[in-house]
Amino acid sequence: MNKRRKSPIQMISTEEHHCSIDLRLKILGRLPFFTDLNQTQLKAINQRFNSLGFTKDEYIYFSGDTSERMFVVAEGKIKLFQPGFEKRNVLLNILLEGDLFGNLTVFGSSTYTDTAQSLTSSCILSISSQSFGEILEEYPSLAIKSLQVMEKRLIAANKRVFEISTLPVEQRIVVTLLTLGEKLGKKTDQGVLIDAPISREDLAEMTAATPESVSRVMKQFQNNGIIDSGRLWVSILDLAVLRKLVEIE
Amino acid sequence: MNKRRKSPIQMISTEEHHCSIDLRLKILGRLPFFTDLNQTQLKAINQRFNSLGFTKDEYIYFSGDTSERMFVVAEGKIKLFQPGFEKRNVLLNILLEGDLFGNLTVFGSSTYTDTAQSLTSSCILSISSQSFGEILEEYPSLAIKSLQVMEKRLIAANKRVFEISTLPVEQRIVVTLLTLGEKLGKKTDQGVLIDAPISREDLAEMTAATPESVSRVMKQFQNNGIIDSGRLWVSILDLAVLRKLVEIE
DNA sequence: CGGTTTATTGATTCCCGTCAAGCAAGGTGG
DNA sequence: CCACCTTGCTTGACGGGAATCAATAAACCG
Repeated sequence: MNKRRKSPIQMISTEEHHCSIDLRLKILGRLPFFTDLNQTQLKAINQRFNSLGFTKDEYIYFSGDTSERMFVVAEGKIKLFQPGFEKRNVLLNILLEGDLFGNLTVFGSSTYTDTAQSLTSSCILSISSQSFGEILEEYPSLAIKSLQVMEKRLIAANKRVFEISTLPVEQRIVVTLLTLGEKLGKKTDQGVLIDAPISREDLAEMTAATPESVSRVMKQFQNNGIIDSGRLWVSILDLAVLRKLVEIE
Repeated sequence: MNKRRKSPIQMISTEEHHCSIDLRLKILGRLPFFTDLNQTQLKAINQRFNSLGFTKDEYIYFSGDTSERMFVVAEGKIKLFQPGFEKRNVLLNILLEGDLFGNLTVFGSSTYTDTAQSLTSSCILSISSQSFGEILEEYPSLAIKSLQVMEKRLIAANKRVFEISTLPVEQRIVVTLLTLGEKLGKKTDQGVLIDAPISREDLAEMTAATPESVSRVMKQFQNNGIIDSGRLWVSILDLAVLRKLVEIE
């Protein structure tokens, strides 16, 4: 049995992130969104953005705050969740470089329906929803791409409703691990490492379960050699078996 | 105690729906979407739509079908759900006149992730996703409005994830009844009647519960005079009490 | 009026949440 | 580098909320 219990995840967050103009341009240019634009257009749009660095665990906004900004992850990992009474949060999503969040539409000013917290140190670009709206008016193709992003998320959210509604805890954990692996997985010689600091509690908040239940299930999986896991990290050792666990009979 | 057990919902579905050009124009003109357009533009867009009548319980499309159309409800009620193994469906939404469904984006051709079924006889307008995409390119304001529709739905879906994850069955049923009342409620002298044929099973599929559990909870509510309900219908008698049941302490 | 679908109700089971104690990993400061 | 503390993970015992199974009743339909 594997006795490597040291976390394989880099948690370095010492360096300050400056979110330089260069970084901003690079990030924006890489977004699927802006691929159609030429350099001049990109620069013009870039000017409308602000940038801000966040440290680990810092909050970007809170559920209920008046929402008039749209954000883009330039660097780092961001956690979106709905805060519940008594620690009963629900984790909605973990975002990566290039992902949008905040207020994507121009509903006048509304309030955020979730809380955004930096899982690592991060660099975040932001733009007022109004400016974003103006950009969308100007470049219809961007609006359509935003629409596609939103539809993807809606489909994912509905899929999750389905899973929570119909699957037992073990299978909910499996699909969650598979999703995380797909989004955050890094191939290593020890399997697919989920490259973000994920706790049992985070997993519980993703699967509508308790940290204790998650722990029990994960321990099983470890004993069967399907995964390896420790404090704030998970690695998938046997994707095939994991997938088989949620196949329809 | 009220002994009216006959369904107060009109189930007449005898007449054929013709989805005439007139009806189509009227519906399209009423959509929040198209309010900015003038009569000429509206007519041009109208030409790109087809219309089709469906009878009660008829399917419009199935989850997994190749999806290349976007639909608009012109008349009737449409149920969207994700089919599960062994009757374990999950009901995603009940749509009304003016609501959009199907493939809103232009992802090439993908597949539908839900099944659409007519709850009543209905008239449905449809347009190829490609044509819809062209319209969006032409009228950026429409794309932005679509984006707002999608964001609303995403927020609603996330809210639902939160509710299923954190609330016990009774409260899940309460929030579902409140939502239904808001969307489908008709004021009558007997309270707010939910104007659609909703079964215990439908409610179960909306609340991640079983029909039996729903029945037990609903019976309680009836005994307390909060609601009245029978075969395929529900009426909310005391909104205030219902709301109080899900308030945060 | 029989046949079908939907709703109710009870008895039983069990998955999973709750509570509580102990353990391991990581960080810090002397 | 080790004692100490904090935070996160594990493990067990227990109980309860809701699913399951099953049988009856009510509403609707041709």
